[in-house]
Amino acid sequence: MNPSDLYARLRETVLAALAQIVPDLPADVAARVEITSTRDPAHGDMATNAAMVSAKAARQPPAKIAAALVQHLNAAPEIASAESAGPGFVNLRLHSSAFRALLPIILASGEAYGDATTGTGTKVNVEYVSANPTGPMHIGHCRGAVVGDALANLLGKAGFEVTKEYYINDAGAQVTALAWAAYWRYLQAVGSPMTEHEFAEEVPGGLQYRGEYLIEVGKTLAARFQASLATPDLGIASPEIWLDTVKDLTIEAMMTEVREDLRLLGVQQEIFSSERALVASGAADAIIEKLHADGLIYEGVLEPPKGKTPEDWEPRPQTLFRSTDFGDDVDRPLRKSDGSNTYFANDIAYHADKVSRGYDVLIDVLGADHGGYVPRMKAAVRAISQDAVKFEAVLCQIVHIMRGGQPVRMSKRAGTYVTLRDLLEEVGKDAVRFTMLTRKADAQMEFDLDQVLATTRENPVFYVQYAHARCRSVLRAAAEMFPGTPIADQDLAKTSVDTLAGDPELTLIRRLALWPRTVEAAALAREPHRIAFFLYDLAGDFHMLWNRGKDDATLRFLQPDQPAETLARLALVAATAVVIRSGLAVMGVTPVEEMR
RNA sequence: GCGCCCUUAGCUCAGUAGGAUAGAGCAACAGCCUUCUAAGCUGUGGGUCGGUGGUUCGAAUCCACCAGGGCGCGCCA
Repeated sequence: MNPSDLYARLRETVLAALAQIVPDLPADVAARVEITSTRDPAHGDMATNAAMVSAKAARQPPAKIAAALVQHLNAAPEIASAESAGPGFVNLRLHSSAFRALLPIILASGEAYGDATTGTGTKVNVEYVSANPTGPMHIGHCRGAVVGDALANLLGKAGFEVTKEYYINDAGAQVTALAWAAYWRYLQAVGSPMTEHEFAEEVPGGLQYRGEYLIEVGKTLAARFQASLATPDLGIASPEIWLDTVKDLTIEAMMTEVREDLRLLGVQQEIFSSERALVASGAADAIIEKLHADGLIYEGVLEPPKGKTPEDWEPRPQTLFRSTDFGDDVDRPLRKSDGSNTYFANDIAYHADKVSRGYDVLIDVLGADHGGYVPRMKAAVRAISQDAVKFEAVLCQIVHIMRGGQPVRMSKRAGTYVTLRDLLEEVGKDAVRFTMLTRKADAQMEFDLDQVLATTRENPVFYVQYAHARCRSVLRAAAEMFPGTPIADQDLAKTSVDTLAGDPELTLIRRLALWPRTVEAAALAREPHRIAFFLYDLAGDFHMLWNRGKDDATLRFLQPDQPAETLARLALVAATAVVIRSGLAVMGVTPVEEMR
């Protein structure tokens, strides 16, 4: 139980009372007892379903249990009144002092307010981005990066021991194609007479990456190796001579770019794991060996997929993993026909590595197009960990960039696609991060460049930042109005807040009281977007309170001739700012001190 | 054909581990600036929660089926 969570405290009170009424209450029933905030103020501040959920186990009608609960709860110190209502709800009205008492707690805790113990003792690995190092990060990678980063922060706030990880997909055909593309830029740099068309004719699978971002890599290669990677007449040399060298350098150059993109986005992952290194270490073969020993591998022939059989389909014996034993639809191949490992085989080895590092939960943040991949990975993690480790996937749907109501077309081939760098330069890190979190991850989203920069309520980034800036502005003005009076958060934590009794004030405080359970619920649901919506609502409550000062000057926060009243109001303002900062920290957004 | 995700106000979306009369923003309409920043605030109208059944004291939420949209389905990663 989190002592700074008012709702959690009341739940304990209700459970204690319920235990007196129903002595042998089963634990699973007790677990279903909830305290919710009420939608209708006529129902009080909070309501509990305790009587309804325990009725069956207690063999008593809900109304009877509710009546008994009311008696017990009316004796609780924080509760002003309890009454039964509707089908068996018990509505609770708290003394407003119970809410006010949160302000000193918030101010003393600072941004740690809302920290939960839900995840204490659970080690979680969150893997995200994991883009192929084949070019600059684009908008498609960005959502996963932000969602993953915010989710990791959120889990950390909820008490989980979190590791942020990036899996570099630097093995396989894609990076070989990349190396060929970089080699082309190298040949250009050393003055090869070949045309792009002539070169492309010689590339197995064709020249796939034509973006200009490889020109620099080509120049670097030329500077370091002169013409030694080409034939004497500056044509294509045998791949044995150059492929590994070019691949190494190109991947390194791409990863440097990716890391810089991530840095600009405010993403800092602790671990970068390389697929190439994994393959080189023989880990994939080792894990296949182990699964074989466990009887989970066999040679078999898969049925062709129904409905859409590929042209060149032919039955072929393959090395298959019994993923169907662990809930997958079909068994999955681990080796290609040429004997090399599939991506899946390498990925099993990678996740086995994560399992061996002692995590209890592995979360992969993936693009929605990887949805079909999830069941087999889930199966694999169950198999290699003997069900001890849980694998979860958070799928991010596609993002459409909009400008002036029109979609911004992206063409990788033409090199006109929107890079993350472009986006960051145009709207800034904080707006990108916040906006990416204003939708559920698994819902498609439109990223409207005009709206993200708008300074209106329509733009949640602005609206929340504005609320924080207003809080800070009030505190700055207060420092001038009352020179010599200490008004740091720690000072305001000691001030009396008894005078805060108006409806808008209490509405705001109630919202602040919801922060801990918002964190907890969002973390358990793996939904960082809930933080953004909470902050938007909180900002709305604050702006409303602020505007009351327009109609009635006595309701303004700063009252020059009433220092005690002012200090109480400053405590509320400061606590609001604390919670906004606490939420923005989860989102990885920097709070602003003033709007300009 | 199969699997996963989605469908809530005219538009874009929330809906807190099944709770009471389903909420915001935009758009529409009506108000509020000698101010701690009006970059904002207040109010009004607008809904058979895709459809039909089921479970339950109680369903937008859970289950089944159906319709519509998206993604995926051996040697791509």
